[in-house]
Amino acid sequence: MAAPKKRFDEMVAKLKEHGYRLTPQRMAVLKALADSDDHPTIEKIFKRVKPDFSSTSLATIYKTVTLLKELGEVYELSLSEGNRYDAMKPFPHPHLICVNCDTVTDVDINHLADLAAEMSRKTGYRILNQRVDFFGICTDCQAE
Amino acid sequence: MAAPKKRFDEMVAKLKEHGYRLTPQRMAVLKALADSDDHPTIEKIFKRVKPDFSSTSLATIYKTVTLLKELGEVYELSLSEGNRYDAMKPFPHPHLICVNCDTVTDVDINHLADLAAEMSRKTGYRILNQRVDFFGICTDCQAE
DNA sequence: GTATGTGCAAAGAGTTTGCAGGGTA
DNA sequence: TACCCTGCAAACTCTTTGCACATAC
Repeated sequence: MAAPKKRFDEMVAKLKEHGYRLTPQRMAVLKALADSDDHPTIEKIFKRVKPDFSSTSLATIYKTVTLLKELGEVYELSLSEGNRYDAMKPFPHPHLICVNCDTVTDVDINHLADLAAEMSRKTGYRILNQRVDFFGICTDCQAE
Repeated sequence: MAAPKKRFDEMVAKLKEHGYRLTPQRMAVLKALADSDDHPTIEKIFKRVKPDFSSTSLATIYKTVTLLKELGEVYELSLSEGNRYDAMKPFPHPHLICVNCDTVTDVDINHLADLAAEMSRKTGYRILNQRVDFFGICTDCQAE
């Protein structure tokens, strides 16, 4: 677990810094995001916020997550099965995705920056970001 | 251009082989796909089919593309801006995507299979496929 | 002739937006 | 107090589905 309190405080600071109001609804979303290392869907964030703040609406979750995305505090991983959100590592990074149970795991790839540089050199593109994801069956699902 | 006639014939053969009927609508979609090396959207395929077959509906395009996808003759590249389709290389392969003009280009990466094997070894996942895409600004858009 | 395919329109899923009332700063 | 934020419902986009008619084989 990557210090949830620290991420929460960072995100609160970012909102303050940009003059956004610290409403209880926003705090609840930040808390849910800072506690989630499983790349939750919007629906899942909604369900995690509800116990703390039962009157919250889905629209507010969407608005808050979109805001945090624009501030660079949340990374959106768009999959054909639906979008997933990551507030732990709010920047592009490689994933392993189990096509059976939809678990999303972070992975490290050593020479990813080199790969982007090579693409840029070969094609003339100015590379802004990349997406490297592997789809497969996780060990738990293989055991079933 | 990767021999449009050949791809068209291959796709026709695949439909026949599986007992699907060769309707004029389907032929028009196959032709549009076999002629398109720009990773078209469904809407674009629709527009390319219309001149040949003005009564075609969007629903039929969706149904035909979905069928070809299931038969492994079309690869679906799902982007947050909308899905793109590739009948030239109907399998996962790396892309360069211009975030300004939405152009999608194929690229080669030498050791992609090695990368997947390394992931599998590190994590225990059985890797089925992967997605490696780079987002940036193409040379044309840089010049503007 | 018969089952499959088409085309329309309606239904769905996921997400965004307009607006009136409420709450933060 | 003033403006921003919330929550509801409606709108929107993309895609799928049900059904009656048409048609490939």
